[in-house]
Amino acid sequence: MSPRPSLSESRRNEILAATSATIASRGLCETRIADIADHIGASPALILYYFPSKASLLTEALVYQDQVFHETVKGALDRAGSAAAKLSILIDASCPRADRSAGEPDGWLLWPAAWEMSRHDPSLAAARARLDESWRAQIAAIVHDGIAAGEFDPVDVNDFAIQLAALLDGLAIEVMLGDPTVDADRMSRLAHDFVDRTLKTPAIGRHDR
Amino acid sequence: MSPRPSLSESRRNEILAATSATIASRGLCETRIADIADHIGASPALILYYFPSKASLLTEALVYQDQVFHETVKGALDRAGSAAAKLSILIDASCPRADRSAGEPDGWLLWPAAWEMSRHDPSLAAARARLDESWRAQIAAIVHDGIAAGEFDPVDVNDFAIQLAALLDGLAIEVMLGDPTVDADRMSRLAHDFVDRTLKTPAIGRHDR
DNA sequence: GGGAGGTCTGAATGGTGATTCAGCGTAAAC
DNA sequence: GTTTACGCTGAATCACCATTCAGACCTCCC
Repeated sequence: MSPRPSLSESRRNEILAATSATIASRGLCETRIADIADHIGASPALILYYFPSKASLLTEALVYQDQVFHETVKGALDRAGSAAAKLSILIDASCPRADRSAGEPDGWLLWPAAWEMSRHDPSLAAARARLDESWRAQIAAIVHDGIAAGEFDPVDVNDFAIQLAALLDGLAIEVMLGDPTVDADRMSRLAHDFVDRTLKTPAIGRHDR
Repeated sequence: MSPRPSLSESRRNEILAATSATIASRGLCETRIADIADHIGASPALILYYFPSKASLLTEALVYQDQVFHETVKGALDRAGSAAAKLSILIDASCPRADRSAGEPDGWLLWPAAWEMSRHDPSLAAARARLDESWRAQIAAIVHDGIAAGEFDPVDVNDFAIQLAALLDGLAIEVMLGDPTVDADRMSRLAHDFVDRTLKTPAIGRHDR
């Protein structure tokens, strides 16, 4: 994919990360090029040296952050054993926890911004749809394997993937916005409950965090 | 509540509706006061005559639109019979369908904007949390009645309410963004599937749209 | 040492858009 | 018929911010 991280390429990524961080902390509408530049101790002109316009920068940053999130999860999944354990990782990665992410901003902080922008930015919409599809495919594959291994009851894996992905998105919104009724722990519990109920995961193999 | 709709009060609502419509069509960040004014054929100064600032206008508009949505659904629910029928109404009201809403913009178009703004606007966050809580309470009450009437299997109604609300939010996002895998019909089917599975609704009483 | 190319910046530029304000029209009140 | 209050607007103001550009610095190569 990337032959060698050239200087300018790493600088680009640095800017994308700074942009993500700025959107996460100041909000999409309040993000100025100067804020992003401050974040990496550079001049505003530098940003426009690497990106043709603010709009394209925002778009690319949202895509970038989404990719980082997906790749991080993918990496964690490879280290897991059973299908149930993999679903557990997936769920916990989707729970907005304040403590995690000492350095980088969590991906889910940017989801509302990405959704809002996608409505009018076709290239972002396309990228987002692609990543979402692969996210669901990942869920579907895990469940498929779990069923094949006799770990889960048989279900329509595609329907299940859409449902779980949607459930996680919806729950993550509540948690992220600090809804007093739904914190990260309850989100995790409710998501696990859905999985266990639907797939009839035997309690014995369940991950209880 | 409202003793009589005074002139200035109805004008206020007109502006709030115009603001919602503008956010829905142009997006949160691209919404200018001039756009809103154009929408009702007035001058930009009028907007600031009724609202102290653009920020407070946006906040109030998002709250207003949310309230309208909830009240609309509440009205429809009162006309329904069984608990299952009520859940059906709730689900279908949450499905972003292009055809509905000839006049006013659909509430769900504004959800991402509301989520994005809530992150930095405490008053919007509080209003949103309150409305969300009442939305879930409505679901919980319906399910509670359904269980009492022997229509549903017993479950924890609060947990169920959070799950269904989250599932609907998550699915609505996909549909709204035009995800090719999830359209309004599939959303409705998947939400009904979750309800039926969880509450063991007998197929005989089910609404098949 | 001198050029060349790549990286970066300071200082304009220019447009945009929120906000202000002095006042216009009108209709009811006296 | 004059006053008053209200609903509204046109025309500034005023800041802010994306974008541009003319170079500075630095490093590598000849």
